[in-house]
Amino acid sequence: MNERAPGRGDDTRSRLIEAALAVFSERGYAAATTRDLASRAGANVAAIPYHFGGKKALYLAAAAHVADRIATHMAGPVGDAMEMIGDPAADRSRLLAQLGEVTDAMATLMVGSDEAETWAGFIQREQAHPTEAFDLLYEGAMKNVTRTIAGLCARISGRQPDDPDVAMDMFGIMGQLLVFRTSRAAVQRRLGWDDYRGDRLAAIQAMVRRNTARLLTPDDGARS
Amino acid sequence: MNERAPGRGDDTRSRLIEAALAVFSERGYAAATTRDLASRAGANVAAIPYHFGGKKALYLAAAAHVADRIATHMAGPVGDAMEMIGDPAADRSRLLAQLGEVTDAMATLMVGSDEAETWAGFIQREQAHPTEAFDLLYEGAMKNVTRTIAGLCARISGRQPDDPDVAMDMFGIMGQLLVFRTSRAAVQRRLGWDDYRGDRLAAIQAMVRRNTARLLTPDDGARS
DNA sequence: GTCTATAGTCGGATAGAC
DNA sequence: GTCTATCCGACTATAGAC
Repeated sequence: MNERAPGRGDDTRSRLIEAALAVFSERGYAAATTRDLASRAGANVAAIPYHFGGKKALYLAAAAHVADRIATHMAGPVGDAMEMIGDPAADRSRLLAQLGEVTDAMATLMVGSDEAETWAGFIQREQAHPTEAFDLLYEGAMKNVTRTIAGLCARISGRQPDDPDVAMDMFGIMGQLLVFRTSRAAVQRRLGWDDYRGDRLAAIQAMVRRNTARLLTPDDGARS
Repeated sequence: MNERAPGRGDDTRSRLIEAALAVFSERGYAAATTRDLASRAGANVAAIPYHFGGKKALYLAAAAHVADRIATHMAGPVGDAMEMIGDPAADRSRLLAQLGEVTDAMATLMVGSDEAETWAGFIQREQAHPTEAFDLLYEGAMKNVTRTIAGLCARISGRQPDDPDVAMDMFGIMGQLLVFRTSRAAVQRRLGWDDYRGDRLAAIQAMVRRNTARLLTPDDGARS
């Protein structure tokens, strides 16, 4: 149970990736120092060039790790949804419920989890100024999730999956939950929420489910 | 028309702030170098300590500038909305239309404008890891805007302005438009949009208006 | 008010002992 | 596989000429 009892550097590599997520996320690539990275991993500075070849390669390894974490966490709901999209028998209410499963999982991971707290900044930087690392994130995780949500929206609203309006609805839905991460400090000021535990996460999930249903309901009867 | 014909340093100060927004936004505080800041402003490194006292003071000056830009841009729709909120005669459809004016203005500024391209990263970093600068942003601009949107939502849906559910709807509405900035690279991949000019901005505004109306309509008749 | 020169600190990467 | 020592470049801020 000692910090590095068995074999030493057996997992210096993974500790470095863990530290990289935290440090790069918090400070950004250029501002993160190899000394920070190493000391937070309980390792030596020279371990970075040794294990990864350099600071940049460690950054890419961290991106791949995030993509993997997202893909793993979303695999269940996304897989079920993919199946349902391919099933012509799936009706509107089942599709909508499955979309709720997907958004719930996404909210749990991206908004409510401790780990997202760690690497959210990582993703946000790559969204604003994509580097090679964004390829890893997008191809490894985001692509599947966005395609799944868009596919469900398309089926539910009777449009084509590649309709740009469907993509916009998809981003709108994701925006409603992601805003709680991207506008964290504003949420803190307005609602006094210091974290998204328990009830608060559930409230966000419920709001997204409710709004999603309304958003994908054709205007029948309601004039606006 | 020469880059600095009249009086030289007459506006070295404002050029430094302009440059600060771009550089801090792109690279973050720690990674931004005074050399970058100065050269992008066409000024000397020593001009920073001279005009502002140091790098940090320049950062705060840049934050104040952003707050001012947002407040100025939103002043019209927000002012009109404030008035309407106080007017008991304002009916649902007028309130909803005014909310559309506010979200349109916000989308124009935060998503569609060239300047937002410049300083969006600045705000995003402060949302994730607030410093003194966030106070300037929040008190100087965000507070009024969020309060206005929440106030309109409250009136439209017949709830109290300080109801947490109202705040959540407010964030949900803002999230739908902000996501186009915070998930910029994903939008580029999915929709192929390299910018938000013309039709695209209009499409985002229309989506937000449409969704806002649905979101604030009580479930009458529609079962879900 | 703006510049050059420089002081003092800290960055990433490498060499070589263990 | 991990460490210490060290090179060399880049950083912020200051001093002082103009």
